[in-house]
Amino acid sequence: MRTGRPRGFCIETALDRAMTVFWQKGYEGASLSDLTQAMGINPPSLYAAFGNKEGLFRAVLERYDGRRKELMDSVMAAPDAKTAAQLFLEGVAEFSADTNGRNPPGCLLVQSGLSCSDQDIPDVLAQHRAEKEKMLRERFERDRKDGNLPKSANPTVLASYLVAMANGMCVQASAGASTKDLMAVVKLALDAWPVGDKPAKKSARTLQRAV
Amino acid sequence: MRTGRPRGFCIETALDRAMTVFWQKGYEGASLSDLTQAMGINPPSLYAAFGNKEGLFRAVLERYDGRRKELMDSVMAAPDAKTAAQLFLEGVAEFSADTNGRNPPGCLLVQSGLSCSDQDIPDVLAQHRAEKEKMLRERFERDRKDGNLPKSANPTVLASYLVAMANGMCVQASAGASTKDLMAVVKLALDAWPVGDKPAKKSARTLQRAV
DNA sequence: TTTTTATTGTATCGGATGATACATAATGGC
DNA sequence: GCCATTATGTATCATCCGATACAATAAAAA
Repeated sequence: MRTGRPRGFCIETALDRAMTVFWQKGYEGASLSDLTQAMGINPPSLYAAFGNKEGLFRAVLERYDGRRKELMDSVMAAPDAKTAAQLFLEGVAEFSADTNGRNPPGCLLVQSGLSCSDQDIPDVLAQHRAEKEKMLRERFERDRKDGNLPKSANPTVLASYLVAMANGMCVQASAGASTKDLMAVVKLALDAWPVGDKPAKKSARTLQRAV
Repeated sequence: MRTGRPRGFCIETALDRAMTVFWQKGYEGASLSDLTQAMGINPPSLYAAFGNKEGLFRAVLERYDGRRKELMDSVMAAPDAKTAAQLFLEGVAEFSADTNGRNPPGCLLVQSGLSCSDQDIPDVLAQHRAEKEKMLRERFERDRKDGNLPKSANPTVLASYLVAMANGMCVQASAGASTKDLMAVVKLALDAWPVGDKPAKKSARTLQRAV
């Protein structure tokens, strides 16, 4: 077993509380006092566990990804590309406007620091967002290869479109849009989804190119 | 004429320079030293002209709106709703990825402070974004009344969709997406646009509901 | 027990932050 | 010329920032 005095607080709980602070105030707006107070610990405990403020933030982002894993899993497991797109956007509409717990509306990866005094913060956020876009792109590439997407469709553009839509919805959620509002947008957004070009799925829509 | 010593700097130029700083570092990341240095003035001049940091920021936002006026004017003057949507999204793809001058990519209204220690900042940004959404909504309401949009289309949702799309594209632009990347997304996004339901415009697409 | 290792609470560090006091400078009005 | 008014430059304010020094504490290892 590990030697030394055992840690007196739960890392996961502390990260959850730090997440709320970063989410509400942004990376730079969240002061060390805000964070330690919310986490219920003193500065040395924070620095011992996470190195510094940026280290804590990165740990929070990892945990945030964990919270979104369930949604991404269901998206990746969807039977076809359009269902995947629908699950993705509806999931975003759901959680981004949901203030169930103490988390603010919106998405941590969008609103905690697109612009910052320290450029590392926008960069790491962009990496996390890009990771999700990559998952979608690779899934759509497989779909296209398997004939579940028209050959005319461009997986890169489709993934970019969905992520842009999702991020935009998060911006609106942060300003007060409801899940219902966002669901209406999602429904419209899915009308752009490419169908036809393959006999796999029949649709009332005519042929159209995706890109 | 106004009495007293004349101002020794140009308000517009100073606002442009402050805009760059807020854009790059965000509201909280932009320090007074950053701002005064970029603006080429001393703190007392800044406070005399704008009241405080938030006052300067609000003035910058007004000027930012002015920069976008040309685009919004062309959108409002477009001959039909779909052209308006296209001009809007293409304009956003254009300017948000364009680093022509010293401005960072993206949109000031999105990246300068979605989350902040002072909630007034996210609020005022949301107001500015909502203003543009309102312009689109009112235009589409007129279009629908005039028969340039199907009766089944929902102007509120259409405006919300476009703004979400635009904001999402700005997020991607801030992370390095090119105008070309965004144009491909725009093309796809416009496939969701409702047509038919009225004989005004003929289209190869079949009837579909917008909401 | 003694040693080693790690975490804790208290108290505080140097520096940056947003904002001003104050004297000086430059204009119009009289 | 003189005054009222406004802007400017220098210097500085109190406060908050992120981050630590240090001694005490609590566990495993010897």
